Amino acid sequence: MSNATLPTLEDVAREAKVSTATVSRCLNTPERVSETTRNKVLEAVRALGYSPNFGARALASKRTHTYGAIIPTMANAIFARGLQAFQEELSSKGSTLLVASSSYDPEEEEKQIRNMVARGADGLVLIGTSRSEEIYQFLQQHNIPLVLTWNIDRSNTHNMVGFDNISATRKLATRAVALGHRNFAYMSAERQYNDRARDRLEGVRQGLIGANINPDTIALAQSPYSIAEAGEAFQHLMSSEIRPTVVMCGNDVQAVGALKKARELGLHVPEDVSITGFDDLELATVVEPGITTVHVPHREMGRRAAELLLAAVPGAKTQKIELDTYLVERGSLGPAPNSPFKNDYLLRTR
Amino acid sequence: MSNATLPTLEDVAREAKVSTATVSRCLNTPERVSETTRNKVLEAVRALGYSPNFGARALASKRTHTYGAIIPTMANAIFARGLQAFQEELSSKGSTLLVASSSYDPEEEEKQIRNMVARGADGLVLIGTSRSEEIYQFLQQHNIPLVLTWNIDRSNTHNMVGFDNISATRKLATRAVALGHRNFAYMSAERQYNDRARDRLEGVRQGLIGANINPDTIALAQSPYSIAEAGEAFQHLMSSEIRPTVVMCGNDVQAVGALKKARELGLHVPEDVSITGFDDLELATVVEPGITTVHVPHREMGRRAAELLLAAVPGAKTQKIELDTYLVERGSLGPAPNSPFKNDYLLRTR
DNA sequence: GATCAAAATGCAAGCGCTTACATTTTTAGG
DNA sequence: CCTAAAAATGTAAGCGCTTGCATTTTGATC
Repeated sequence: MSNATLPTLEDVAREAKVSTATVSRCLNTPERVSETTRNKVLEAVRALGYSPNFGARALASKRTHTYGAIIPTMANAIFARGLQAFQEELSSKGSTLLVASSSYDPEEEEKQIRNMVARGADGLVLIGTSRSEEIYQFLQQHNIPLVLTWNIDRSNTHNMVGFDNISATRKLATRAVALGHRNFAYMSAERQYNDRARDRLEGVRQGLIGANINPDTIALAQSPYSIAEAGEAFQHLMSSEIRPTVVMCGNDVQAVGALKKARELGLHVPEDVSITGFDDLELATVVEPGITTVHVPHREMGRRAAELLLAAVPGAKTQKIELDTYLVERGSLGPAPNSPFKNDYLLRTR
Repeated sequence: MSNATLPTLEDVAREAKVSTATVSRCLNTPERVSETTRNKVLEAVRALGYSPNFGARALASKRTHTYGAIIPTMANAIFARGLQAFQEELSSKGSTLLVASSSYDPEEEEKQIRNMVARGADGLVLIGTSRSEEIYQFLQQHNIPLVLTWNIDRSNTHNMVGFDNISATRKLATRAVALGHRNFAYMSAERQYNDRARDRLEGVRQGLIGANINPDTIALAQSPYSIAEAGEAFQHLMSSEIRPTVVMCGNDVQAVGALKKARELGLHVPEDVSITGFDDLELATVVEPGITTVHVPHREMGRRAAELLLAAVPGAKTQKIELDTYLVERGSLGPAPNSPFKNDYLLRTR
């Protein structure tokens, strides 16, 4: 087996009979090189199959044209669409994306952040806003542009492109109240380090408060974002002392898990119990009934995040871009059992 | 805004009053440094918040402890589970993962491969086996260990951990034949560059041949792996001259898309038409009826791929690990309409 | 204490690239 | 043609790290 090492800039320079500086310029600022030499060099590049060494390049130039995204999980599609859009936008500008996942663990996330920085990421996209002040300082000290996504928080000065999680679920809860629901349950991922899940709960509470319902009556559960585990959490909630008539989920994956479990328990949705989701994943559209949920502008969020990051000059003022969400009513949220709204509802929906 | 640059090895050396070589050894081969100096150095590392520069390290050592995975898409969960397992295995051995996606485009994949190599990946995991000989040579020339996954192909000498796609769908088709189906349709992603999709079709054909059915009667369609587009392909197939009684899909995502469209068209599954999938994603379990599919050992494949890669010494003999798949019967595959098997089937499944 | 191998440390040469600065070549005007 | 400015190219000094080799320190043995 040969031990060929990759051809270097120097090899190309020799082949093209120019200096390494010229080759470098050819690749980075082609307009500063005469056309004839440029052709010679590009020819040599092709002949040798040369491709620049990233490490060396980063070392010398302090730029990598690489951006990092650290997402809580790759295990389901929650972040996939936004990430895809983010990546597309980066590629179109000649930059590349590094992805890592933190498993919803703040310590792991911090490790990944440092790792990305050591790798020379020119900027970072993170999900949510709540993390240690220390890590924000670390990033700022090293002049790493940052964009936080999936939420909006005006109490600080970071770049942000997200939406108001609170008002989103407030609308949803208000709608549920209008349909006669009084006994609420809310389930989401662990909320301790997850500002989105926390805000969504807050939104539900506000919705109830607005209707003069005591928000402390909401039955609560936490479960990982998996269909099976969400099912168990649902079952647990349904055995609350006062059985909820609507189970609001922090995410469509959980909502689908709940729906599946409901079916297994012989409960009809929404006749016996309503279920709501969040995100508007494709997943929410394939189950029967479809999940009533909050539409999140995944792709726009990803795209705008990339724009912000690519335009970021260290030290410039930051931006907060708030995107809109809206309710998507499918079948999983219906009138509360035994509610006077029931007939009315059935009439209106067909 | 400060312009602090990251502390360097030299800073640490100065702080700890030792040479840079000692600091480096402290980090890489701690057992070759006396305990006292080691403590001094680690203290300095902590004090300065030092973390080594990846590029420089790679440049000097020619190793990055980084492995690349290039998957066709991140847009759905197909590869997520395997990737997760792959990543876990790598992390546990102190290595990290770089992910890129190719959008099922061979040229894009090739670009990503070269990119990973330039980034100094110590090894690569790729999906499927069919790509240009040129790129395989490139990888071999540069001594980049390689593991191919999701298929098995004994006609070459690459590392592989996958399964037999042909026999998997052959079983499935045979089962469908046993249920009385004679009019088959098969849909998958574009097959030109996708050996898995191609092999799965071949499996279906073999299944029919085994039952003396002309495989050329299979109605064919290609569509991206998205629910909406799969729905359209399904509709197209259902309007074939001879209407299929079973639509076999190259993937669960497509199967779910087909199922959804069937519902919209007022077709009952499996009474009016049967549908099968492939992969056994969670998605396949949440729809009604559940998708009858082929279980793929995602996690084991990811884990074994990592093992192979970590153990790979350039030039050593390669391995082919064949994993098993099995049928998972849910409700979407039933007896063919008007088939004498129908009652029998209903009895058996109660 | 002297001796010597083993252990610990330091020195310094790169790794492959970019880029300020110096030098050469080209171009345009007179 | 000559000249000066502009354009193109070359020279060489790093970027932050690892590592072979040289040197010093340690510690066991006599």
